[in-house]
Amino acid sequence: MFTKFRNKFPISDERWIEYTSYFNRIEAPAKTTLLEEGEVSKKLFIIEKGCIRVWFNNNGKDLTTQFFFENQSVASIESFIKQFPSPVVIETIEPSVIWWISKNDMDKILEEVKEIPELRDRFIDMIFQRTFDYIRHFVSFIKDSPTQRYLTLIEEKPQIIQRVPQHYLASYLGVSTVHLSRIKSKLVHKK
Amino acid sequence: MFTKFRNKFPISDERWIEYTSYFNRIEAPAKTTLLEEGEVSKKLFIIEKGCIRVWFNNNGKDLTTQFFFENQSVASIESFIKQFPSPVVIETIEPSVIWWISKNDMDKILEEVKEIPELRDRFIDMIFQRTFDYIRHFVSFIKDSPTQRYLTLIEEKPQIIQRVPQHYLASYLGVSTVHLSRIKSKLVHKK
DNA sequence: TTTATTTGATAACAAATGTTATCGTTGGCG
DNA sequence: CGCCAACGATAACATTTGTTATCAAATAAA
Repeated sequence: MFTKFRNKFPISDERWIEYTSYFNRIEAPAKTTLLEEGEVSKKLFIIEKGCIRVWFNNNGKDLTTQFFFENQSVASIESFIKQFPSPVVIETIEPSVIWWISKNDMDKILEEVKEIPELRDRFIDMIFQRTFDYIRHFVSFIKDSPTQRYLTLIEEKPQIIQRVPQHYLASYLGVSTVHLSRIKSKLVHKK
Repeated sequence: MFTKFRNKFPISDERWIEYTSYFNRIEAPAKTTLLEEGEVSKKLFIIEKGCIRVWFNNNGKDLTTQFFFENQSVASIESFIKQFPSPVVIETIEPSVIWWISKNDMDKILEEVKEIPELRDRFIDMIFQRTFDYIRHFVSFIKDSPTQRYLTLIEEKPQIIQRVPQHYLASYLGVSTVHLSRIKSKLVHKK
C-alpha cells in the first residue's frame, strides 16, 4: 500500500518503517460509519480501495459535502486538527479497504516533517491546494446553475457520477433528488 | 500601522525593521482597482482603513466572492502563490489606506519565518483557518436558504451588511439584487 | 444648488426548484 | 429463488427565485 509513495519521502529507511507502522488496515462494508457526528476525530483515513462520503444531518435531511476515493486521505479536518466534536459523519459508500493513523502518531510525523524543508513545503502546498479547491467549489455555487455544476462534475470528477448513488450527489450539488433527476433527463433529451 | 503587531513576531529588531520596510503605503479612492482580471498578482495588500471586495465578471454579471476590512490581508491568493493570471478583480469599495508588499519580499519573509517554529506553526494554522472558513462558506450554500444566509451574515459579519452596498452583497449570497431586496422586506414585515 | 449617478424598492411575469406521492427497477440478502 | 430495501424516474402542484421595467431616494460631482 505505502511503497508506491516511498520515493516521495526523502527520509531514512528507519523513519519510513516507523511511520508506515503507525498505520492500521481495516476492511469496512458499505455504509460503515467511520466517525460519528459529535465525536472528536482521532483518526485520519487513507483509502486503499473503495469510496467514502462526508455528510451531516440538517433537520432530518442527509446532506453530503464531500466524496473521497482511492489514495485520498479523509478526516473531519477541523475536528481532527482542533480536537472539536465533529459536525459531520464519515461513512463508506462502497465496501472499502482503509488505513488509519491516530492523531497522536500523525502529530509525531508532522513535527518531524516540518523540520525537513522539502516535505514542509509540500505540506504547506497541500493545504493551500485544498483551500483553492474549496474556493472553486463555493464560487461554483455563486457562478453556475445546478445543471452547469453537474456538467462540470462530469468533466472534472467523473468518478463521483459513476460510483456515487444519485441521491447523495443531489445534496452535494445543492439540489433536491427530484431536481437532479430532472436535470439528467433534460440533458438526455436535448442531445 | 505595524507596531501593534510587533509583539506577535519573536524576531530581532533588525529583522522587524527590515520586514516592515518592505511595505508601501497607498491611499486609494473608492472603486479603485488594485488588481485586474488576467493580471498576475504581484502584491499582497493589508488594509489600514477602508474596505475591499474581490469579484469577477461572469458573462457580464458582476459577482462578488469576498469582502475585506481593516487589518485583514487580501490577495488573489492562488494567483499570488502560483503566479497564474488572476481570475478575479480586487477593488476598493470605500476610500482606503492600504499597505502592500511585493511577492518577492513576501517570499523572502516567509522563507525565514518557516525556520522559526512558533511562526511557522502560526502560519500553518492561518492557512488551515482560512480553509475552515471556506468550508463553512460552501456548506452554507448546501445547508441554508438565502434568507438564512443573510441572517447568519448579520450575526457573524455585521460589518458586511453595514458597509457594503446591497447589490454587491446579493451575488455574495448567491441571489439576485431584486431577491435580496425581497428577503429584507419580508424580514421587516414578519417582525 | 443642480444635475447625474448610484443605490434600493417594488410590481408583474417567467423560469427554476422544492415537495409529496406514486411506480418501476435493481440488487443484496435470507 | 423470492422478498425487501434502496434507488431512481416522473407527475402535479406549491414555492422560491430570476428578469425586466419603473420609480424613488440618496449620494456625489459639477
